[in-house]
Amino acid sequence: MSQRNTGVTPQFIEEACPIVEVLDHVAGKWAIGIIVAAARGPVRFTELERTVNGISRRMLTLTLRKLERDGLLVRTVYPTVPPKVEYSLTDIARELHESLSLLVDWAERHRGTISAARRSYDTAAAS
Amino acid sequence: MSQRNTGVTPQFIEEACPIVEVLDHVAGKWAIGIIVAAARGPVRFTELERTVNGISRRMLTLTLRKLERDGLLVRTVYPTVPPKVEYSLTDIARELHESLSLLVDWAERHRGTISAARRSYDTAAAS
DNA sequence: CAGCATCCATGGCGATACTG
DNA sequence: CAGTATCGCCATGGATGCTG
Repeated sequence: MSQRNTGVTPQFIEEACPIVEVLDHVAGKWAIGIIVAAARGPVRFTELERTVNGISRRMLTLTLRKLERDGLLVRTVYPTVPPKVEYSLTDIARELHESLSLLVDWAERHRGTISAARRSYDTAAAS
Repeated sequence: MSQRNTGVTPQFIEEACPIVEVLDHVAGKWAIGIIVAAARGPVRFTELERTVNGISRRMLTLTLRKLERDGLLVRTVYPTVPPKVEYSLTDIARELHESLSLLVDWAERHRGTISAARRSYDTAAAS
């Protein structure tokens, strides 16, 4: 992401390559999990913490903010005691979710094949 | 990826969450670029180096190896001088490419909306 | 409950020089 | 041409303790 010593700025790359740009926002390892989790309705913070496997509180917060900033998530605060916050997908995020579902389907379909390929690659390398 | 101090091993998370598993392999910032580039036919190393915007030689090599290991890419070496190596997609990678195309389409469609959302979020924060 | 602040380890990744 | 080897920075992300 940082090209300090070249003339190529990160900005230039982002402009030039929408693919990279999107993926840097969506593919942050946790983002998809959150989007999928929020897809079937508003979700609360703690709910996400339990649902998204292995995420830390810090990363959950950071990722939520990023997604909110990108206009993929709406954050609704209920001024109750104790506080209650709900996150829900925006329209464009719901659209994104459909594409992601295909990806997830693909993953599940080929999971076996992939790990088999990996095993065979590794044993071949151990020649 | 490392949960050293908890009882939760990386293995467990990978088992439990195919989504994360796939994305860790596919969403490595460069993988998609490479897959898209290789989608219309066999590509050579240097060709990829030029095509995939901003990638370093090191990361290109590493990502290619990873994709080959996962059975998404086939590496063909022509024993000529100078050497010639071609990378082409496997069937499951071609399938993946279709899903990725949808993602890329989505990205291009909403690029403007997203950066607008980001700007508005940032100005609101500068209150 | 929801989240921010701080500290700290790891490794992702770029730059670069060398090789068959 | 198509890599491999080495070095070093800094971003990612976990752990943890504090707050409205």
